[in-house]
Amino acid sequence: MTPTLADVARLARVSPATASRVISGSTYGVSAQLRERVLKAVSDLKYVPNAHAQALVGASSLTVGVIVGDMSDPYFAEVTRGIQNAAIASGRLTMMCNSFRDPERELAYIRLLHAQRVEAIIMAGGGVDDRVYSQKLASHIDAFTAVGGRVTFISRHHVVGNAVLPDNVGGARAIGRALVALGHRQIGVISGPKLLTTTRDRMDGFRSALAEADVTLPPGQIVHGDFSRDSGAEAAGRLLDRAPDITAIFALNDGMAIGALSVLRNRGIAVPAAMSVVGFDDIPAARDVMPALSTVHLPMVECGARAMELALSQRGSELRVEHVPTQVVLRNSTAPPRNR
Amino acid sequence: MTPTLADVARLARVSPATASRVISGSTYGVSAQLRERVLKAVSDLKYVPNAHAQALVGASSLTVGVIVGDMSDPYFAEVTRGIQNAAIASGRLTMMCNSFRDPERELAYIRLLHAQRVEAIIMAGGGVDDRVYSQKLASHIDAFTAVGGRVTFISRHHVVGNAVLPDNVGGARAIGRALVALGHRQIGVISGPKLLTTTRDRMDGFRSALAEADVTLPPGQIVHGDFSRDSGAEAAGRLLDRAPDITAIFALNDGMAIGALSVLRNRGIAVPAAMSVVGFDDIPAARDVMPALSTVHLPMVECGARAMELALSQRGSELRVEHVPTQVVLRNSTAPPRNR
DNA sequence: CTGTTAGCGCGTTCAG
DNA sequence: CTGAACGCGCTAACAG
Repeated sequence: MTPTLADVARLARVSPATASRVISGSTYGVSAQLRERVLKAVSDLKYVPNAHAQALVGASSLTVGVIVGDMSDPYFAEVTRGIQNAAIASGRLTMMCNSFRDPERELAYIRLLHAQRVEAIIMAGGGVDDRVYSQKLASHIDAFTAVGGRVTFISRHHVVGNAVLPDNVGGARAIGRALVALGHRQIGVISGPKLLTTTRDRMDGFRSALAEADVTLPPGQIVHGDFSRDSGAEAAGRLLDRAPDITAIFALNDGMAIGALSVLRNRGIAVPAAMSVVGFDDIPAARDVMPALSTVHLPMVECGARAMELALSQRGSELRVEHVPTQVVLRNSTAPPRNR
Repeated sequence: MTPTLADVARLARVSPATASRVISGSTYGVSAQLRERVLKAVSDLKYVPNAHAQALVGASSLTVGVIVGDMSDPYFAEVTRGIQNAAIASGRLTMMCNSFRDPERELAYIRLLHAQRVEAIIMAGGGVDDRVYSQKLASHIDAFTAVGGRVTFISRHHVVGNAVLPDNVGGARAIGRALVALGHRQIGVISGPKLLTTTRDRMDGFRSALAEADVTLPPGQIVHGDFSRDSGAEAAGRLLDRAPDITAIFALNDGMAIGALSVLRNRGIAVPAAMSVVGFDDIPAARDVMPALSTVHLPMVECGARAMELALSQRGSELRVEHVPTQVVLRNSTAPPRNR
């Protein structure tokens, strides 16, 4: 049914080897005569080489697998853009897999990509502080690296591999200091899923900034979302009910901060006059909400590009870790507290 | 280096055939005795079957390829979410390819996916009104479908295949009528790339609504962007300079409408008091900008899901086309013109 | 320069 | 229930 190299060879009246040579542009030359005949046969038959057969014989797959938490999340969208840019630049194809933040699915995808014999796997999801998960993950990853596969993690995981590490701690500390500098003392936090390393790092950084200024952060002023916009809105509602005296809100990512902005608007609480709001990541939408969101800029596209680069440039088993700095950007959602 | 089925068989002291049976869960049973030995060998060796070899002997690849214009565009992000959901539901893996809106790259990806012998290809980019492009595209697609590949287009293309067609004409007409009903007579349009069928359809629909009400749309009131936010901002600037009397702006997608909103804010033009703004698509961000954007809702996730479904459910060469309706949603960026 | 031969790793007959 | 043998489509030796 589907034409094979043998069909092409037969039609061109040459051997399969010769056909292969002209098609894959092998080292050695072929007479213009035969080359013509082969090319014609190829186009007559609409022949397209079977990549599986080629892969089986040993050619590198030139494919890298990418596992992301959720591609429609703007954070991942930016990161994958960086990855794709780098992939194109190096002539690679990417297989993007969406785990929908389900650890089991993530593991299944690693196996799948391993089975496909991809050159490298980039794990763009968040790391999780869970022993059994981490062990399972490690064992899947090990099986892959044991046969020469390369792996790069974006954000902190408890598994060995190359890594691109955004400075979550430093960024959160810096935004915390900024809030304190403005005069805020009662600050609410919309945190993320408890087990994610990203949540932990950002909380740690933020706490350290408050501690420096002797500002306390009672448990009642912390609520949790799942990094989605809607969870941020919902969490903001709970926070406002529970701690009406706060003058500022730190959401652990921009999506949740934007959700918070929407409930603040619904409740008639002016931002930044009556409430300051800050996020983290600096997704494109942060500029377009009203008021424009003050946040911590994380070069997401660059993180993606560097992850790809780390994976592809790996020599032997020498792993590398790259730290990427973050930077506070104050826009219009922050101001000194009203009653100051 | 990487363990093969033969290695597993050897370690388990069984034949490769037996090992294969227990691993791929073949029809026939194997004694518990041997099954144990094989399973142990598999885990000792960290054996993972080679998908290429499997594909070569005939197993369906269970992989579908997806070509999108730009994954970090919210429109495509939503569509791909629908695709991925459907893929998971049917046990498929997806290979997502980002053409970055480059026709040549798009063609190259079709070939690549064909070479990978994917079950189906979903073209989620926009159709283009260009003869030579369409012919090239058709020839690549034909080669793929000729050997049993399935193809689904999202949005109108000049190539045969299954298709999911959003009602761009009807949606644009409806939003045009809404603007006219509010009393607008001087309307500016931020159009898209001229060759895209989506641009054409939305323009046609919008024009028909204006024609019904004898409202004219002089060429001077039309500017073009490329569907990105920034191009929308830039186009809005030109539009305002050129046609200062307009009371409303229709941007052909939400991204550009949001860009327009930002320049309006910068120029101190109040929305909707002094200027109404509408978009198209209803991306998530449309709710979060200020004022919330009036737009045409397009069920993007559903489009993606249906595209996958069409591709997978295809029987023989019976192609199907599904029309998906759109719906106007008026939020806060629209009002009657000021001086009325 | 060209053709012949031998696998790559696997599933699947077909015998035993 | 188990094993031996074959072939999927292709490229890399090796001869001619």
